[in-house]
Amino acid sequence: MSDRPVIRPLPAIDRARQVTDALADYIKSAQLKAGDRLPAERELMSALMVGRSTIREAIRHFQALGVIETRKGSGTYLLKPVSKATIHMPLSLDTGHLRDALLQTLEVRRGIECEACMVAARKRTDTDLVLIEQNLNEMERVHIEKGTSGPEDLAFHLAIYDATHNPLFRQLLEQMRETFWQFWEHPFEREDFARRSFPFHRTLFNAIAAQDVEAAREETLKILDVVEEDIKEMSK
Amino acid sequence: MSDRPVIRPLPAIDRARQVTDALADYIKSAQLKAGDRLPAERELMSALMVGRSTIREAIRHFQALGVIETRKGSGTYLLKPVSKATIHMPLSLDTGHLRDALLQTLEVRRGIECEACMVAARKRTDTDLVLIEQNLNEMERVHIEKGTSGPEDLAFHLAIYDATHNPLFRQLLEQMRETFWQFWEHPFEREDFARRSFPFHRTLFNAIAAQDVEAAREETLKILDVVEEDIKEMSK
DNA sequence: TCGACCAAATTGGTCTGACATCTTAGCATT
DNA sequence: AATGCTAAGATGTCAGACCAATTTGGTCGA
Repeated sequence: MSDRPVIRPLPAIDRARQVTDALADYIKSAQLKAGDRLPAERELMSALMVGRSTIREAIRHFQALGVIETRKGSGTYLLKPVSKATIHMPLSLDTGHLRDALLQTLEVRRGIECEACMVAARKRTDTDLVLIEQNLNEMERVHIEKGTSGPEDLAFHLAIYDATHNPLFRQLLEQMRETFWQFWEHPFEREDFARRSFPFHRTLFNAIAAQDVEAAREETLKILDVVEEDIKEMSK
Repeated sequence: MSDRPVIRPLPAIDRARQVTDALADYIKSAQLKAGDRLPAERELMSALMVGRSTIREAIRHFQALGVIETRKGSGTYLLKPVSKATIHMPLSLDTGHLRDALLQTLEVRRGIECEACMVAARKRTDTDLVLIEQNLNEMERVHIEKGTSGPEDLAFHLAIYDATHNPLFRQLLEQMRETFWQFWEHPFEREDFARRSFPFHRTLFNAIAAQDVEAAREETLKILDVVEEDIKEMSK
């Protein structure tokens, strides 16, 4: 009588995982690092005792997950280390306009980045603090020298995320950046943005150094407010 | 002189996208909704004028992204609507122990859920409020009746996320739940959890109703603290 | 008439083989 | 020594065949 049975008999996690798991095992057992080249498809074929099409589909799986990159005529390369214990969390954001997507993403970033800085302020070790300060100094140096400091700004923030000792923060924020860099030149590259957000980076560092959780949150919000201004101005 | 050129010649978004884009176009143009069945591989083959292996690899792509499900002998089915404008953001969390993964995920959820409730408190319309209250009443009713209220609790939170008018919040949190439900029975199902987190849901609703942003944040934190207790107790 | 059972058609899963296209490295020529 | 070319090797694609699971339709029997 039910025209669309919601309850599936749940074969659930099925055979498709077998080959991808086998490939993940192979990558793990071979101790492959990011940037390394995987064996050729015909080698994996005989190594895993399966046909080439099966190998290719497993490769496509990890390619869709952003773990692997294939270059025609050259080979397939590992972008991020992976093991069978890796948990994949694919997200799909369907939006008509890029401006909306950027603003929506920024709202989420407010939550994640503030929490990351708060956790970093709470959990940071002295070693973390040294790394963060090094990146901050380098960023300020390049900023005075060249006017912009895109890569150095990114490195500073990544150092903070690493201080949370929670890899998920870095994963999430790095992925959000990479995803949207395909469509939009990030304001970090612009001189105007660097100038306006400049002072807040030092105050953010001071808050993390003093382990002042609330201050870390407020300084992060100030930086993101500058980003929001840029998005609204740029895409109108 | 550089032994590992960081700068890639950037074929970047290459040919692999062509077929997947074509498949996304096909899905969009055919007005397929979630749950619908896609044409058979052999039909898509002739429809898109490509070989079957190419079709299969495109299907594997969307399958890895959690958009499509294939059932042997039956067909391939759409799980989530997709268009060419869909932006995919795959995440990989590599962790040795499930307990660590859950706690790390919880830290991120603190950031996202708090922000979602804050945004909801700010942006909610009266229509949103009615929907949230309906779900809250239903949840309390079932709780009194059965002792637990797993699905109703989820529906309540989803209604809040929808009140943000930002689909990314719901996407992110739904995906985090789905991902980890494969490995762990969520405490929402447990009577103990429902009892302890019970009062905070009503206060959270009141905060959103009053558009009190700070209160919404604090009540959300209280709920998540209960979750944290459960994770720490459950996995020791 | 209704239910159970069976067989054929349909569909995804896999393997094999072949060819095209691109990359890379080594060789030969200048 | 620098340059250009060729061949080997890699991925990308197509075609055809067969297997395994599901679905569907019809037949048979109670």
